[in-house]
Amino acid sequence: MPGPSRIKEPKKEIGRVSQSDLFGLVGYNIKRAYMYMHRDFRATLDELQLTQRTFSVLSIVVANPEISQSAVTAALAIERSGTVVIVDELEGRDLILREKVPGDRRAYALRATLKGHDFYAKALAAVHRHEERILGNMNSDERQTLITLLQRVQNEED
Amino acid sequence: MPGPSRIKEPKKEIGRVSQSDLFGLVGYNIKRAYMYMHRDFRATLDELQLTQRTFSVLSIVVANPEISQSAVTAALAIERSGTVVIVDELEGRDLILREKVPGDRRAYALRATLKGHDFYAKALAAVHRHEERILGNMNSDERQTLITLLQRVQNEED
DNA sequence: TATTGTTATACTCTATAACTATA
DNA sequence: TATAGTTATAGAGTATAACAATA
Repeated sequence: MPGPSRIKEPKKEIGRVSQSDLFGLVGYNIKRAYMYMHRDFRATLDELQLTQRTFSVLSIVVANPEISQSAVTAALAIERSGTVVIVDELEGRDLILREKVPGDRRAYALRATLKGHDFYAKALAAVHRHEERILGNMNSDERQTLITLLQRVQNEED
Repeated sequence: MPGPSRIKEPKKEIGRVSQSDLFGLVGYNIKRAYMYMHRDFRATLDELQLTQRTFSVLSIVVANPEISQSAVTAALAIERSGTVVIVDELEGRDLILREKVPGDRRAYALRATLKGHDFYAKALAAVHRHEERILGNMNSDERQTLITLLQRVQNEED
């Protein structure tokens, strides 16, 4: 018999670990991709003083004038309490405004200001550059496949 | 001419907003899928008092005995400072332990305890049930495609 | 009773910087 | 000079509960 086998155990290279159930889990891979993109996304919108949340809400409001905070909440699948804070900030920066709704004194109708529209256009362009930077090695079909599969994650009812 | 057109503008259904550039962005779809899965993941590991981070580190240590904290850090693409805290917690719960490394007095060799191995097996089973629950409508090929595409997000060098 | 918006709090996770002790 | 580990702090993002005003 020869000495200790060098085949049985895969070489343990420091910093090159590839063993673990993690890497076979869909959830973990989603997390890794999210963190990776999020890092660049933040750097991208940093100079515009926008975060993921403020960008998302601004995007929804720009595309859906007169939308209520509740509807924004539902569209983004976040919490009402979070929406309030984000709308506060965007309103404070004159990017969107709250209008009274004639029919319902509880609700606000949100609307992007002219400044908000301009600002959003700039931000969106930066985000598109960001996506191009990160996903440059993926063609349109592959990106669409990825999006479709990701959306199915949220729709248990097939 | 009839009254105000009902065709020109898509109906704005409160809570059914589907307009916005967001939904065409890969990054946003990754985020949504991540949040959705993360919510269920947390609920899944709540009774075992494990978080995503503690589960991940435990998984790496179980699969790579004698691994250093630096190598864990690199394997998970997190920060050294985060690793310390997580290892502290796992060690405090007797799930892993820090051993002195003969050759390098700076480094620790991490190893899962027997209790840690048992505990991890239980946790992994719960995580697999979680993935099955969320991804039940996706077959093996689709899951693998999703994982492959997600991993390409992190590898700009194609 | 239910819904809209609000406030406050806590927790998870990440980012950053400064520090020590070794190498 | 670089690396392994540590500590502290701040920030983004989310979750939760309780509340007032209105429907």
